[in-house]
Amino acid sequence: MLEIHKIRSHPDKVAAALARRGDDGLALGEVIKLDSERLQRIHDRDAARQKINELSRQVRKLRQSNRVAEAESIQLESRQLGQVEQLHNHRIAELDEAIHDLLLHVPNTPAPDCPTGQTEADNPVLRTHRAARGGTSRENQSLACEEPAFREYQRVPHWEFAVEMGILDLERAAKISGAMFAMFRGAGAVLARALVSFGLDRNSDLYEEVLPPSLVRRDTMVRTGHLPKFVDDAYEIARDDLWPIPTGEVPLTSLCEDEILAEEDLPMRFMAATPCYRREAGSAGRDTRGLLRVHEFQKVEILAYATAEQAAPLHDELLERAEGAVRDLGLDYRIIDICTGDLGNSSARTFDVEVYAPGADRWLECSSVSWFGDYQARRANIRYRPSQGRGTHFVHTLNGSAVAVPRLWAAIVETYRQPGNEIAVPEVLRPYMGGLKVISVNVPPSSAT
RNA sequence: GGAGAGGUGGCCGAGUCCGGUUGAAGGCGCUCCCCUGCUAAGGGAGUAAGGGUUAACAGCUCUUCGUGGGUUCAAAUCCCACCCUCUCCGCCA
Repeated sequence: MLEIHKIRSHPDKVAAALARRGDDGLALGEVIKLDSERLQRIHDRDAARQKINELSRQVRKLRQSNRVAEAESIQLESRQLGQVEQLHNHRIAELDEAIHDLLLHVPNTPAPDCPTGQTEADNPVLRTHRAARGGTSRENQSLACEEPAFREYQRVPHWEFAVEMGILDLERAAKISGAMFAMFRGAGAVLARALVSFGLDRNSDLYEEVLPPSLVRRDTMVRTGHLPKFVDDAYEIARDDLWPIPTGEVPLTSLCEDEILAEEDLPMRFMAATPCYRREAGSAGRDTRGLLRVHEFQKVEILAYATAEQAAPLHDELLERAEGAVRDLGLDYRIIDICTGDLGNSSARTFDVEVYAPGADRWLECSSVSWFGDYQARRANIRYRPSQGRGTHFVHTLNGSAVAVPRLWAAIVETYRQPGNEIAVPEVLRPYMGGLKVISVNVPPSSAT
């Protein structure tokens, strides 16, 4: 949420920044209006309270010296002031709620260097990386999807051959849970697990591994900005008012909720492998084939709390972590600079990593590396005490996916497909798969005889 | 799920029965100063956050003792609801 002081003192600047992402500024105008009444009310309420406190002290003295009649007349006066205070308080509570509601829906201001644009189509491609396959790896070449960089046998979508091989079981997943759920089997399941371990181990040098709860309170979802605006995208366990997390970002961002950290401890880096649950309500019928879009998946999230000064280099670091994982897996990918119009609600700047799946012939978003400024920290109330000077500041938060299982899984099996329904295992994953070099047709282990 | 005990500042811990100079004793920690050959010890001062006003992190003022309501002239203290922690019982991977 945006800072009310900033809105108060520079309404035009804030409005201009929001306009870059296509925000109409109506909510902002309303906030400014309500805020000025709120300030006036607070002033009047405090004055009433001050008088009450004063009168109470008089009452005490009078009663101690047994001047009951005088005390009672002052009590009467104070009681009336109490009613005035009440009225102000009720109105202030209303205003607070209204302003809060509005602010929850006002998106973050984009970073100054975030490219201006309206839709996805306006996102500049920062760079494209093509993995070395028998040759040298190439950067920044125009990579048309139909360019014959891939063999014919790599041009088969995973939902065809992986299902045939028995390592991906979409039909039974649908039987159990419905459309857009996936089930991995045999070496396919091991590959999914290997990706998670690979993602964690790759970042364990700097990032503390966390295994958080994946059901959280409503309040936690609000504080990370996933509610109330995206209520339709979240699953809800109504009976207990618990919400399955759509991303590990939710528990990790709330990890230090309501805490005041020491500047010396920043930046703090965390990572977590969690299940992610998404209703994908707005996406019915889109990208529904195979693993392109599923309701539940595993993801390794990396996240950092930082000071404002540390945020920019950390953003680069997180991007390099996300990018490095895909590069190490030997996949083709590109980095997208998300323009103002396509930016997530809470984000000030986002880079997407998109991996190329040759069989599906699609670029698949596998990581969004975002810098949120103090927008999230303001909601979650995460501050730090500067080592010099008094007071506290809100931290900056940054996060991204280190490894998102299904889409990387899809890109891997398509990219590494060999003639004759076999899949080579990427070098970096072999240690996590018992040294397995090639995945063949899944033959379930028979019961021991 | 049942029964009970608790939640006070950076930490520990008084105060709660019997409401009022208690934003909160005392201690620890931390910061600064003094003293002291070094060390140890000692002496003094300071040490919450947020809101409003303001040029001001000067002053004034309001709020905050788990959270939210209520009673009262006045609430850490009385009443109600909720959250969390701990102990015992039950259940359970």
